[in-house]
Amino acid sequence: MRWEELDREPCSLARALSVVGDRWTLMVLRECFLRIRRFEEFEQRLGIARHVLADRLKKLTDAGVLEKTPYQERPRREEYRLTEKGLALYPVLVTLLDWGDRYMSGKDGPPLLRRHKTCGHVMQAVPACSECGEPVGPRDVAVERGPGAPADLVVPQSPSNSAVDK
Amino acid sequence: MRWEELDREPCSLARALSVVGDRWTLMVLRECFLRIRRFEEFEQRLGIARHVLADRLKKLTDAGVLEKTPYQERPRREEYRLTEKGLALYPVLVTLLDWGDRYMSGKDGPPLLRRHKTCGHVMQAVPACSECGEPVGPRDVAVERGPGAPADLVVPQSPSNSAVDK
DNA sequence: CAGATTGGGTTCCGAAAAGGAACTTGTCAA
DNA sequence: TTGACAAGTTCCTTTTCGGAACCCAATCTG
Repeated sequence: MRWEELDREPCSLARALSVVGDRWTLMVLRECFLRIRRFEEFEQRLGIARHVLADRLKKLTDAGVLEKTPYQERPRREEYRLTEKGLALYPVLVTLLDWGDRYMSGKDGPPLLRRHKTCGHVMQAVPACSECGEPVGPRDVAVERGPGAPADLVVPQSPSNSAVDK
Repeated sequence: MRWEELDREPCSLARALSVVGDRWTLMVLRECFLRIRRFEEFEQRLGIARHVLADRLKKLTDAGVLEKTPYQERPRREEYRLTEKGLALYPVLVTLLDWGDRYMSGKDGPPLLRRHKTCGHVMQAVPACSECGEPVGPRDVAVERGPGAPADLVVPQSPSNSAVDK
């Protein structure tokens, strides 16, 4: 397949990557979670080429991850804000962040720490089961055909039935 | 900054993206979690250009995410396997998958479901605090300077001190 | 009221990356 | 001796990226 056809794959990972799998897109979203909202701010903080930034903001807006709203009239100025769909990417960003902390920090350790306000500890985010709350790993999950499966979809099977799938 | 300089940023997200933020890289890793290991298999399943695949496999191997091990001598053939560092990307893949299930499935619903073997329910992965086990959202976390913070690093501050950071 | 400034882009050019097909290399089997 | 196989590499064309310049409408500033 070609990269632009990724959104037509019967795979939620491929479809997610068709939105956020491009260079710079997740860096733009990092800024959004830091409450950066304006074109000039994105550009200055990221040092990204302006037309690339314009392209990413447009694609994210078209995908419903950001929305463009005016913050003043006369002169009309607009800013980009995370929608609910965009805010729902938080787990993706935070798991990438934790992986980077653990595996990409030099001997000095991670540049920043995250402290859980509720319990007061420095924390990482671990994936837990939405139903029972227990932590889940790659081999704790069985894959089965879902309602949106095309007739010819082969359900991935492995020695123990893997977790990440077509 | 330029894209290739991302690994020198004092930000674990940027550093993580310097490894997995390219087109195709996470699709290659999807296949790895499905126990695909050989060049030809990756190529046939993904339909990716061979030199792009070779480049991604080399970069992932250089980054320590995959390792290349011979599965036969004469003719020498090698396969690619996830290392511990690679397996640790599981939370990233699964959170992307869940997001795709929720926001990128058509009216039919997701192509596949994941059932938690332990509790028996169809599940999503939710980020939980590694220390207390409670679910965590973007505003439940405070950011503070870590051991690897350069002297001039500005710790991101927000109305409520955001969670995703430089 | 002319001219500069600001915010949010678009255009243009050369360089790098991706898509696609063909070619290479080492080994064995027919 | 020819063919097949796995795992690349090369070559050529099309996109995308990086960087700088340009555009434009609506203010500010002198």
